Amino acid sequence: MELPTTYDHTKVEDKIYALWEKSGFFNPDRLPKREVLSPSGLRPSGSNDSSKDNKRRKPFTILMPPTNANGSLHAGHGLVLTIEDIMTRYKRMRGYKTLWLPGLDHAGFETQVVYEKQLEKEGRSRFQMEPQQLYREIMEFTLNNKKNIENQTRKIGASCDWSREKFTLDANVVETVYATFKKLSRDNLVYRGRRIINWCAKHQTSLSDLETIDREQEDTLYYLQYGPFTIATARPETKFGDKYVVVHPKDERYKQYREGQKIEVEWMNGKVEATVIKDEAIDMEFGTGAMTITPWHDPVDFDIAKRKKLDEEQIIDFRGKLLPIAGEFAGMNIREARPLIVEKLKTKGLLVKTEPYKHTVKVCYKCETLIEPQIREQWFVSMKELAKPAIKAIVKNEIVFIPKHYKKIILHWLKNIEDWNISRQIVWGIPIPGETDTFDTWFSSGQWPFAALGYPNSKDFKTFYPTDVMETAGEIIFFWVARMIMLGLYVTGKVPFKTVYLHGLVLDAKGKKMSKSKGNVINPLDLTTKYGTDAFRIGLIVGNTPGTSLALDENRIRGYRNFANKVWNASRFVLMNLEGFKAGKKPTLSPADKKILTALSKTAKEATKLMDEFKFYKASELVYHYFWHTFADKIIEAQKPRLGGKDAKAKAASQYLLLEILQTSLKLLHPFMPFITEEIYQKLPLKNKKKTIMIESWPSS
RNA sequence: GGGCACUUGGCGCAGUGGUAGCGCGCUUCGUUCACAUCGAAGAGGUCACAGGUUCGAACCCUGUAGUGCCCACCA
Repeated sequence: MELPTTYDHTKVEDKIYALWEKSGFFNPDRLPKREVLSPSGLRPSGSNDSSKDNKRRKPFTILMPPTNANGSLHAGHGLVLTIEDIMTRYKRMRGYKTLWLPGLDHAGFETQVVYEKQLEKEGRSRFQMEPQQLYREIMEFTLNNKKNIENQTRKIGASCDWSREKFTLDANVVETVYATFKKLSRDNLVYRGRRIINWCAKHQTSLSDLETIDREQEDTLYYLQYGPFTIATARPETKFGDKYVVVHPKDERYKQYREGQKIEVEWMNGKVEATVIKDEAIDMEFGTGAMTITPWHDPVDFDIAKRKKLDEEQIIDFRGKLLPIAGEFAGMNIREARPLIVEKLKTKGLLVKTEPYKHTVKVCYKCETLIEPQIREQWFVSMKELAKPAIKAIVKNEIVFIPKHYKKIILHWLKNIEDWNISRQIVWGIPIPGETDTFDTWFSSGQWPFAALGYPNSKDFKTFYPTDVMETAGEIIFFWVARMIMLGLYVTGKVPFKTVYLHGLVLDAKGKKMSKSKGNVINPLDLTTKYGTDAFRIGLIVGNTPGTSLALDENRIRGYRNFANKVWNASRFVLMNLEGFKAGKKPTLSPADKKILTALSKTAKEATKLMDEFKFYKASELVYHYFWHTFADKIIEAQKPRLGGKDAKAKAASQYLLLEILQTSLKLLHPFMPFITEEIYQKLPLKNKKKTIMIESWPSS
C-alpha cells in the first residue's frame, strides 16, 4: 500500500468529517447495535458496563454550551469542543446511546453590544432606529454567524448531533422560558419591583450584579458643611436633593440630635429643611460619622430610605445628565459638572476640606462606563428559595464538580445569593410579557438543559434528562451553572446534570489573557490549518488539568503535529509489511508476543480508568507515550528481523501482533485524534471492519 | 472585609505518604533500513520558607512570605 511519507491533514479532515456526518452515527437514534464481543478479543468478558448492552439502552448526554452567535470561535471554544468530543467519542465506543447536542445562544446583551459597535463604525446608532428594524438586523447578523460557527465547529471534529441543534430563540425554547416565568409568578418567586439597579448610561440598560466589575480608583473625598454637621462624600454632584442626615444611633458625638429632628440648613441651592435619621448602617469610623443620603443613586442610601420610608428623588437622568433640581447645572453631564459644583460649594463656604480617597467603583463589564445606580421598575427573581434545593443537591453530591474545589465556591455563592434582576432594556432577546423589556440572556440559557431537550413532553427529554456532564468554563459558574441547577430543580424537580467539568482559561503563549486590544488572540482555526486538527486537539489536552488555565504555545501544537506524523509512519510501516497477511486468522504467538499483548491490554485498562475519572490530561499522555516510546521505538524495532526473515510462521505472528497493537492504539487515540485514526483505520485489513472507527468498541472495560 | 486556589528543573505543568516525572527548550552522537515532523545517550530540581505528625513528607497538620482569581452596598 502506497502512503506518502508525511501525514497531510489537509487531504484528510474534510473528507473524514463528511464520512462521519453521512454515517448518521452522531445521532443516538441511528447508532448501530453492538456486537457483544469486540474482534480484538481484548475486552474481558463479564464487564459490567453498558458495553454488554448491545441495544445501547443507556444514554450518555452532553449539551454543548450554546455558542454565542456573535462572532467566530476562539481558542476557548476549541477547548470546549475538544473536551466534549473526547467524552462523547469515548462513551460512544463504550456502547452508550450517546447524544451531544449542539446549540447557539442569541446572547442578548453580548450580541447587541457587538452589533452596536458595528453600527458605530457605520456612523449609525441603535437609538435612532426603530426597535423592530434593529431586531431584524441583529437576527440577520446572528443567522450569518450561525453558519460560520457551525462550520468552524465541524473543523474541530465535533461529533455532535446536528439534527438536534437548538437556538435559544427557537419557538419551543421561548415557550419553555415563558412557562417558567409564569410558574415563578404563580409561586411568587418573581416580582416586579421599583428597586435600585445597576444602570449603564452608554448601553442604556440595567445589568445584573454579575455584569458589573469593580475598579479601584483614586478620587477625592469632599467634606461638606451641612448645617451643624460635616458630612463626607465622594460624589458631590448627587447631593442637590439631600434632605436627610444620617448618624449612628450609638454615636456620642451626635447624641444631642434625636431621630426625626428637623433642622434648617443652607445647602447647595439655598435653604432646605433637613431631617436627622439614626441608622446602624453608618460606620462611625468613616469620615465624620455623619452623611446625607441620596436614595435614588446609592444602594446603601436606598436601603436606609426604604427601611425608614424616606422620600427618594432622582438627580441624574438615564443619560447621565443632571436634572432640573441641579439648578444652573441642569442638563450637564455629571463628569463635567463635578468640578463646577465643587467650585460653587467652595464659594458658598460649604467645602470644609478634601482628602485623597482610594475606593472601588462599579463599571459596566463591557464598556467600563461608570455604573450609575438608578431606581427603576424591573423584574426580579427571588433567589433564596430557589437556591435551597440547589444547595442541598450539591451538598449531597448529586452534582459532582471537577475540579472539586468548585463545590465550595458555588456553595458559598448560593448561600449568599441576592435577588436577580432579569430585565434588560435591549431589543435583542426574548421579550418579557407585557413590557418593553427583554429577559437577561442567562434567564433563558439557565433553562437550557430541559428547554433544549423539549421539556416537558418530548421523547428526548424523557430519554436524555438529566444529562450526564456539563462541561464549561469555570468563569461562568455563577452566571450559568448555578442558575441551571436552580432552575432545573425548580422546573423539573431533578438536577440538570450529574457532573460539572470546568476547564480553565486558554491564555496566550506567555500566559496572558487573550484580548483583541492586546492583539494576542490566537485563532484556533489558524492552528488547525497549520498543524492539523488532531495536533491541535491533543495539544490542548495532554497535561491540561481541569480548572487550570492553559498557555497555548504554538510549539506545543507543533510537537503533537510531530506525534501525528509518528502515528502515520508507524502505521505506514505496519501496512507496508503485511505481505501474505490473512485477516481473521490467528497465528501461533510466541510467549514474548503474548507478553506484549498483555502489556497492551494493561495500558488500555489504565487509560480506561483515567477516562472514567475524567483525567483526559493523563489518559492522553499515557496513550501518547505507549504509542511513541513503546510501540514505535521498541516493539516495531524489535519486530524488524522477524518481518524480514525467512520464518513464515514468525513473520505471520509478527504481522498479527503489530496489526493488533496498531488497531488497539488507534481506538485508544481516537477520542483525542479522531481524523488521523479514522484515516488509518479505513486502510487496515480487518475482518469485522466497521463503517467507521467511531463505532468500534473501546478496547477495555 | 470574606472566600478559593497556587508556589516542583530555563519555560509550561504532572505527581497527594515509600529514594522526583512529562512536553517544549538545551548538550553530544547517530541516521541509504516507516518517520530529520527521526533515533540513541545525556545535562538540569536542597519540590517557597519555618515548625510539627510519621519508621519515612513534594504529598498530611500549623504558621510565615509571595502570586493569582472570585465575592462583598463602607458614604
